[in-house]
Amino acid sequence: MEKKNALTAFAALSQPTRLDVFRLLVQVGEAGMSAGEIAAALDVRQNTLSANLSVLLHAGLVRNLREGRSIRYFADTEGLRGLLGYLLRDCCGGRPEICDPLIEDIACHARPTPLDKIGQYPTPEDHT
Amino acid sequence: MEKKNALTAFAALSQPTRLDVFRLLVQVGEAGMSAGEIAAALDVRQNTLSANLSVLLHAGLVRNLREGRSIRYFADTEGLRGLLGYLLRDCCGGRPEICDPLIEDIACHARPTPLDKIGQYPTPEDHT
DNA sequence: TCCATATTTCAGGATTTATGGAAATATTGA
DNA sequence: TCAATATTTCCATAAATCCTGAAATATGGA
Repeated sequence: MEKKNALTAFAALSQPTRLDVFRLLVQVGEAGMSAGEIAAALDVRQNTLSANLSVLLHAGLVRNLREGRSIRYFADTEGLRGLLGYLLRDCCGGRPEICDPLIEDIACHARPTPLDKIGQYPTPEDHT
Repeated sequence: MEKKNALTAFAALSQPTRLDVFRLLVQVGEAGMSAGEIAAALDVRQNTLSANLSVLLHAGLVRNLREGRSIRYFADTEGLRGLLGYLLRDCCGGRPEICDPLIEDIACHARPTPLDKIGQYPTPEDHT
């Protein structure tokens, strides 16, 4: 069942608009963006974006939260972690010196306020 | 130009056989495997595997090396690093405390991966 | 209730992709 | 050179996916 999820997630990321959307949501972090804001930022029609957001939702890569008339979307870091964990499980024949530099490279090095209180990441609800 | 590479890579990973192949090559690490060994291990026909290996090659996810009559394939860690770097660039609104645990989780430690930490890829609900 | 806003769902035709069989290429050894 | 092994390429068909336009649903306010 886990493999199917990973395939769904990679398929979701293999489409230009969805890759843009996901990276945008990764960049804005816990702030998230409403569907309309995303559509405006990426210049995509709303129905097309809606279909693509639905794919990302179903893939476990984003979450959403209704806010009045708008629906706010967030990157789902747990889903991403699961995906990368699946991809790299038991990697490198047990020799971490191969994947360690890989980890090093993708780490988020920008550390403006390392010791500050962590803002609470919203727990989204489901709006189908 | 990099976006196109990322799309190609994610598309490559969104096919069952190719995902299996790549994870297998990630697991065997620098040892690599010949095309025939991979075909036998995953029970795939050689021409189908060949086409899929070609897709992975073109996506920058695997490398190959001829060894006499065989061709040995390896996961391309640099390609993978570039892909993940692209996906997570400028992540988390500059607050690394969100992506740090993600990095932590996928790190390949010298000890065997704890089984209770993996295999927890969330099952997404259907929003259709 | 009626209207405006925000977003999703539906139905279609065009493009892409996967797979299997058969043939072709590359390497090794007799 | 000929045969055997290892892998790739070609071709045709079947299946999956994408986008667009139109209609539908959900929420908030007058």
